[in-house]
Amino acid sequence: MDTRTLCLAALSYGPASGYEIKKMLEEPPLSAIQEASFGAIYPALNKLADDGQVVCHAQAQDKRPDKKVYALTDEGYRSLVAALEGDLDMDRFRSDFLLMVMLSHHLDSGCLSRAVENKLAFYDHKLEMLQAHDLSGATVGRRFVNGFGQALYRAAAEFVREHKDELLEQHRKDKDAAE
Amino acid sequence: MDTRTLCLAALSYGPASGYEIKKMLEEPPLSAIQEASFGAIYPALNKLADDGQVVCHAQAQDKRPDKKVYALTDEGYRSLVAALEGDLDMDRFRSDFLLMVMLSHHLDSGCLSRAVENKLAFYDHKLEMLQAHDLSGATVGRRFVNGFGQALYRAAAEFVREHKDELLEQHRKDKDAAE
DNA sequence: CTATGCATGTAATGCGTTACATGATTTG
DNA sequence: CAAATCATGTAACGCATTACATGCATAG
Repeated sequence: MDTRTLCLAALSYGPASGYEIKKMLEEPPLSAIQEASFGAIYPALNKLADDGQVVCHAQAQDKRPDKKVYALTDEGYRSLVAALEGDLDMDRFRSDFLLMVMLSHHLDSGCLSRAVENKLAFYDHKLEMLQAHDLSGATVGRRFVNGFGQALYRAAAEFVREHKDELLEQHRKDKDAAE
Repeated sequence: MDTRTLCLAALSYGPASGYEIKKMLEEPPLSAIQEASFGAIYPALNKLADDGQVVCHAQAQDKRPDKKVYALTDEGYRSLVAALEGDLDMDRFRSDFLLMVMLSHHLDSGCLSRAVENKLAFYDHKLEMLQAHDLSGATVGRRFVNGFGQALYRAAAEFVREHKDELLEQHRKDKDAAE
């Protein structure tokens, strides 16, 4: 999804500022499936406002920039629904870590084992975040997404935990044999 | 990974043309974790050649454009290893489908159930591709990546299969209650 | 006869990351 | 005293998608 649609999606839960939209994307369950940076969000909100898909109310704050709270218009809502009903991009999983593992015969064992431990900690952390997230009062959809995220990260962590020793041992053997 | 590094990675398995690199990225196990389009690959290879990281041998072919076979130079190899040893991007999973599910209370049941069945077929298909892939003679790393991909897609398919009825039933109930 | 595979490339256009710029308040 | 949180934005730059352009061979 492009950043504009992502902003509309966030605003469907109620009015929010760009800063708050960023936070929503950083916490579960959205954090498991989408992301956007400030540099993408602020221009997206401006364009959305120009197009009449959101309205902006500036709230004065002392000693800080005005907080600009955006809210969905009817047109924005329709455009969000149209985007969700239309053709969606395929799910995609991207992992530089696995590329590294695939080519690890060009690297030394220390580098590989460090990367493996890092990723394992990362997957565990992501899983914990999703598990810790409060779902009371959440819609079915939200629960589904949270559960899906958990299933994925659990599978990833489990796989690494079960196969890392084999990977590292074999890697060392191959390195030794190459000498 | 940027497309240049991806090309270097592909060429580490031996000389290949841009077209062949694209094919490598489309088949398991690379298809599970990376991707690049022609429009990204061809310019990347040209830049790599300018930088001396690959060399190009044009093979004349009748009735077709010359096939340009690229091969890694020592410099290209070192640059690949450096990229793999350096800071890697975080793994990222992106799913417009799950965003749609999360916001499915704005959509009708038909749309949701169609999307769910589509995705399920998609995950099953990806899993089959990985399972069908011949790993004889593959390195440990390659096996690991293939197994990891299988674990992920299996988890995704299983989760959807176990929870889709609950999702759809609850969705219909909520819709009915809203009237 | 139509689509797919082989084979390369360019150009427009959009998109997004990254870094920069500013600055008060609160927490450790 | 340093770092994080709150709060918004711009500008440069790279990157990649998409569509276009070309053209034969083969399979269905």
